[in-house]
This record gives sequence, structure tokens and C-alpha cells, in this order.
Amino acid sequence: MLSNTCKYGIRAVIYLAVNQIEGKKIGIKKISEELTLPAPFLGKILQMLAKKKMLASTKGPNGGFSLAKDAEDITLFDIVEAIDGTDVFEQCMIGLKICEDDKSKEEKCPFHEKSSVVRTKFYNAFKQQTVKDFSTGIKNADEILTF
Amino acid sequence: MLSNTCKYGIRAVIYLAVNQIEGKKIGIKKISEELTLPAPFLGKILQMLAKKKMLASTKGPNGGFSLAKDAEDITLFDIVEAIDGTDVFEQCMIGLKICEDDKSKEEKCPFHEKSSVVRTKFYNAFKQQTVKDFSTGIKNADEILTF
DNA sequence: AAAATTTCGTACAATATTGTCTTAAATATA
DNA sequence: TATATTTAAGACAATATTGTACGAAATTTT
Ligand code: FES
Ligand code: FES
Repeated sequence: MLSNTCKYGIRAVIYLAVNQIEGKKIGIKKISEELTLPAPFLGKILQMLAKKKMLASTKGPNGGFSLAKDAEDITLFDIVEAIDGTDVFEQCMIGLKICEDDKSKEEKCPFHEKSSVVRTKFYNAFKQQTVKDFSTGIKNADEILTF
Repeated sequence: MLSNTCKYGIRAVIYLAVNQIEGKKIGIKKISEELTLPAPFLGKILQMLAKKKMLASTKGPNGGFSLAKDAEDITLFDIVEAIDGTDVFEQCMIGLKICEDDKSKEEKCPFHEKSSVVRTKFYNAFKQQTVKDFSTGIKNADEILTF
């Protein structure tokens, strides 16, 4: 479904939203320990997101990462788009030829209608769910975010 | 979403259903040429499906593969299960900790309800769609199955 | 029975994904 | 200014996925 890289990114961004303190940054080491995932790899992922202006980073002591915008303005879709791209929302789920909704019905496969309904719901779920939904909804973040 | 291996498998099984002739087999070479995918790799995939009794195979001249049961008794789910396994239908879409529906609501994440609705629809779509639906619904199989 | 065809099974190879390491750059503190 | 800390960047390494090659086994045709 989503790559591990992307899942790590999602967990990290949620972690930042849940634990953010106005004006402070959180370091890679801290995040990677809490989420029990490899620090250097996490670094790369967060760098990606920083480049896309979803996160802000500062170097040096007390440096680290923080959300670059309001948690309510970051959706799951945004994170997936930044890391895995949008293929998962667009491509044919079963790998058949062109799977586009704007084709005449004759050209579509028998699975097409059901398939596109599911894919739309999938897309909407990711587009609607903001990071803020997690930070307000999660009490025991550790239980949910860690492994 | 699904592995390439699995998508190849789905296309091949649909191809077999569309082109099957009572009592005849279709060879790997023929299938791989029509679907423009690597013959040796396709062989492996079809062997997997043969082992799971979804396909029947015979060696020698005029040998090849055929469906081992009625097309209406093979669902997309069955093919995915045989090749990729059922993780895609069961695991948390965003990689959070245990994502099981039978937990008390307090333990679930804020995305859980939406997520499991989508996943159920995804599951149902694959579980309901049979290979026969494709063989009856596809007129121009080449256009849809090939690249 | 011999030869030809085609799957089966395993081992091998290429590529993509995932993960690690090292050095440089930036920032804070002493 | 010097030192410690921490991200940035890119090279490197391990693993998983995808793809190939080849000999063996089975079946048909000659
Ligand atoms: S071509 Fe993708 S579902 Fe029809
Ligand atoms: S834990 Fe998977 S959606 Fe809630």
C-alpha cells in the first residue's frame, strides 16, 4: 500500500504534532528513540519533508524539526504525496491498462466502477484527515505510534 | 498497493479466463507475448498459482496452463491472497500500531473508523469480483490487458 | 524408442528499496 | 573565538523485490 518510508514519515509528523511546543524543535535522536526507528533513515525522510516546506528545521544545539504549518493544514494525503507520490491514489489497483475515469464506458474494464468508488473513498479519507485530528484525538500517543 | 508480481498474476489469470477453450492449455510463451511481460517470471507466478490449485498445468507439447476451477469461483481476492498474501487487506494503512477492529474504542487512533470503512470496501470489492466478471465483460481484451 | 516441446525447480543476477556512515554546514554556548 | 551539538548531503551497504538462466521432468509427436 504505502512504502515503509512513507509510513515512518506519517508517524514522525504525527509525533511532531502531538509533542510540539511553541517555538521549540525536536531532534532526530529523540524522535527515532520514541518511535523505535533508525535515526539516520528518519533524518532523510524528515529532510525530504523539510524541503517541501512541510517541516522546519534548525541545526545546532537545541535544533531539530517542527511543523512548518498548522497541524490542521497538513493532511495524510500531503505526507503521502511528498514521500511516495500520488500514484497509489491514481493508478489502477490491479495493474490493468489505462484506468482513467474520463473514458467512454466501452473502454473500461468490468471492475472499473467498483474500483474507482473504492479509490475515491481511499483518496477522500487521506485528503480529509489532518495531522491535527491526530494530535487532538490521541491521548496515549506512545501506545499508538510506537512498536 | 499490490506488488507487480501480483498484478502480473491477475492479468494472466484474466487472460486465461478470457481465452480459455474447453480442454486446452495455453503456454507461457503465448501468454507472455500477449501481455508483454517476461516469460520466465510469468512462469514462476503461474507455478505459484498452480501449486495453490487455482491453475492446472501440463508439461510437454501443447502443454501450458488453464484455470483449475470455474472462472466464477476465482475472485481477485483469491489471486492476491495466493501471491501477496492478505496483509494489504488487514494491516494498518498508515503503519500505526495494532490496527484491529475488535479493540475498545479508547485504544484506537482517530483515523480508525474512516480507515476501516475504506479497507472493508476495498476488501469487499476484491472478494466480490470474480474472474468470470472479466471474461464476460471484456470484449477487447487486448486493449485492456496489454501495455 | 527417440526427439521435440514445454512446464518445474532451483540457482543466479539486476534493480529498487531500505538502512548506515561520514563529512560538512549551521547554530548555540562557553 | 573555540567547542559542542545537531541537521544536511551524499556516498556506501544490506535487504527485498523483480527478473533471468539452465538443467530436469513430463508429455506428445515422429
Ligand atoms: S482498468 Fe483499472 S479497474 Fe478497470
Ligand atoms: S491504527 Fe490503523 S487506522 Fe488507526
